[in-house]
Amino acid sequence: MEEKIYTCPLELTQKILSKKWTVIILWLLRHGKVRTKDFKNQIKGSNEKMIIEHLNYLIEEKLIEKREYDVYPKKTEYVLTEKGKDLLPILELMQSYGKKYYVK
Amino acid sequence: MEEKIYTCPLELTQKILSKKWTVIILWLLRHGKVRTKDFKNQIKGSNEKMIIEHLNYLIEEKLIEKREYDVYPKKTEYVLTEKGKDLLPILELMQSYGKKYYVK
DNA sequence: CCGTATCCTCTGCGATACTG
DNA sequence: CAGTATCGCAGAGGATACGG
Repeated sequence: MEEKIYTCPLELTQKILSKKWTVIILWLLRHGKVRTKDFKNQIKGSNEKMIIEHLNYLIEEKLIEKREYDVYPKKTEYVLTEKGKDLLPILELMQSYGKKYYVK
Repeated sequence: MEEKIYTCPLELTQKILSKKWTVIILWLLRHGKVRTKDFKNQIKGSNEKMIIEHLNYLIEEKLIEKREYDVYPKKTEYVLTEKGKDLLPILELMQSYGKKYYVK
């Protein structure tokens, strides 16, 4: 709908990474599927609403996919798509950088 | 001052990249010093205030440094610090990713 | 267990105008 | 040319409560 002027492709990747909880969600998914409650337990300082909101955003962007199982209680899992997996090398560098400069 | 709970070092790097114009500013600095007006000319969709604001933020975070020359008209240049240069590999991957998925 | 609906706060962003 | 000062707004982020 709305056309954005951008200087270079960098900005498009930046937009994904700019949302506060997307990075950590993708990171937790690097080894395979994760359940909703596990995100809740493992992500400090967030809350359920924010996590679900970001999960939906990531689905829209086709970075992750949802798997629902019709059991009781309800069970839902998320996995990375190829597009999502392609982000992992970036996240790994971000992790190293964070360790290098911000962890004593 | 304010202690933040975080899940992993990733989040600290994420915080830098989350600001809208930092990434493109650092990117323009990858080949050496850049003058204020050149940022203005080369960054589409932004404005002077935002750029200066982000430049100051990057100085606080010690990712760039300022060089002022006392001439008329005034001349100012910015350069990457080591900490800033260490971010370049990440930006390169972000650039490739952006090209791969968002440029036809 | 999973997700939605409100409501409210705060700040990032942008436009504009002005100073050295 | 470089930088500051105002003002305003939209939307991200967060707390809480409810529904399937």
